[in-house]
Amino acid sequence: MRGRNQRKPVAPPGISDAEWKVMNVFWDRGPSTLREVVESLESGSDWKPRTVQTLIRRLVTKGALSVEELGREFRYTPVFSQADCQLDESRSFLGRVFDGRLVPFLAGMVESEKIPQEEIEALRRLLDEAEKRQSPSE
Amino acid sequence: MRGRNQRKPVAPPGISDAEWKVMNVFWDRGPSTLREVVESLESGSDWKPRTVQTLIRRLVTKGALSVEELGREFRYTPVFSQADCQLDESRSFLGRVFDGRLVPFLAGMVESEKIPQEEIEALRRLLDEAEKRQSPSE
DNA sequence: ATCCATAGATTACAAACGTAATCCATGAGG
DNA sequence: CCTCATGGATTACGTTTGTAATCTATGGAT
Repeated sequence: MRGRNQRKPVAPPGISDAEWKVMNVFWDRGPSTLREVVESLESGSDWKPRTVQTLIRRLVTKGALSVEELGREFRYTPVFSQADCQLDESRSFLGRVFDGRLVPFLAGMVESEKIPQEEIEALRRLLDEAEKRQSPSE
Repeated sequence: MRGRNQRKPVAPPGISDAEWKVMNVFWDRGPSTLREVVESLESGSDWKPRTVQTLIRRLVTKGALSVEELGREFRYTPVFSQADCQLDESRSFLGRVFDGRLVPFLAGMVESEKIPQEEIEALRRLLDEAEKRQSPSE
């Protein structure tokens, strides 16, 4: 069991709903042991520690977490950045539900959710930046 | 707290990946028979007709499609609007992946995808509208 | 030295999913 | 009338997911 899954696949693996909750803890805390994750999850989920362990193990198998021995426990570390996985999910979501198109997605959101004013402004700033980056002042 | 809530049977049921492809056909075409759906899917999937039939049946069981007899075939009709289901999925996606926050989602998108200029403008217009709708006249 | 809490490994087990095949009835074609 | 393609119903079957329990080894407490 020395250095079992250490090579990094090129793409983030499919991460399920429950697994996302676990990965989010790792991305928040960085490398962590099972116990640390269980504690972090105590507020916000009613999973038994065994359940968390199962999810972690599956994430290791999938190549989403790497393992390193740390005394008698293991310490797990995310293999992919949160941003990479988020992007991956975003693409797959948009593809599945909105035929890959961003505009209808945002249209639905602003139409049905109340977006607070500051958020609207933040979104606008994002668009400004994107525009600048893409047409570099010419 | 009014708003126009429609009394559909319930809320849109969970629709799986494969099922979305089928539902999208119904939303495009309106009420359709199995054969029509199979034909519509011919380009863009390599599913056997049986597979499509299974997916349709599951969607009926889930309450996402209603059935009506039409000669010796059945005609299936979406029970929920595409917009309702899209909204449902959007919320669940944002919750799972972005802690429910829209801004980081869009940040990731504009940072990693090249959004065409017209889309940026369309998105901006959406924000303008949202703003107007939410502060009718301050 | 003994016993327990706990970690990891193994096993469980049903529901949902992807992807059909088989069985049965029937309308269309010969 | 007999045959066949096709629709619906039933059945299939491996995989993934959610949610753990049991088994085994061991470091810490007594």
